[in-house]
Amino acid sequence: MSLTTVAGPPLLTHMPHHSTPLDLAFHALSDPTRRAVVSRLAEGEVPVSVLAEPFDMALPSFAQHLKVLEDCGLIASEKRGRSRWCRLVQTRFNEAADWMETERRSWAGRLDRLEVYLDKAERK
Amino acid sequence: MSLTTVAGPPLLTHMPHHSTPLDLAFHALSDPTRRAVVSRLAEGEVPVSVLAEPFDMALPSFAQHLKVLEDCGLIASEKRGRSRWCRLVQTRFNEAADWMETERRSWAGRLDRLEVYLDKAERK
DNA sequence: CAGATACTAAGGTATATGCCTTAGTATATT
DNA sequence: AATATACTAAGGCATATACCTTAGTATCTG
Repeated sequence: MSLTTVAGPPLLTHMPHHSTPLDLAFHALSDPTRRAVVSRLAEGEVPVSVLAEPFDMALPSFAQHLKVLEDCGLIASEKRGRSRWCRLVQTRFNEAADWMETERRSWAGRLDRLEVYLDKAERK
Repeated sequence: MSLTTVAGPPLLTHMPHHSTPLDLAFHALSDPTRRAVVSRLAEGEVPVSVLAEPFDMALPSFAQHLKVLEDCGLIASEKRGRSRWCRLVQTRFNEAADWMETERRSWAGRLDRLEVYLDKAERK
């Protein structure tokens, strides 16, 4: 028998995925159920059971979606009696929306510069 | 021995996940590498190898990210010689950005109505 | 207090994601 | 033609996601 170290499988040293708030927010919004919840909460506070009604899904599954939304800070909730009431949280949502608007403007900016360039070229 | 059917595990009949364009766009934006690519492409067309430079990642891994972006319509690409040149596609990005702005306004709308209500209540 | 209601915890399955490596193919460059 | 460059294909691994079910725990209602 041998006690020498046999070449084992290669060690994978992946960093555990460390997500930023923006990552988490966009991920949360990538699911139609969760977007629907966000939309619905524009009308104010709603208890979980009422939020869940429109969805053909077991309640624990729906609750997972709420957890995703809450973990990333898009919604907050509070238990009152036996119901949990959910509401939107503006700040996180705005961070994502602002990122998108910034990109949109940045792109428009390039087009503007291109137009200026074409204008000049034309006038030659 | 018995040939009678033993109660097997319950058959799972999940529909294969059918994602909408909005689902795919938000999913694509949930990764920092992909958002960086989108940001970078605001400056215009860029070949894959140049796009990939800043990232500490094997090229095939990076190419996967580009595929996600292209599959969901956020970018388009074209091969010229041995390089593939990528550019942003405005429409898909705008769909996502518009959804966010609509939500933002919808929420603001509620706050406005609340203010009106509080105003009235105050004046009583 | 018994039963209904509204979650919540725990654990299971199928699929997807994000990375990797190795091995191509197509197009320059020398 | 030989080599280098720029991807592209294929397959593997660890973890995450999106559902599910079953079994709790609180909190009302009668």
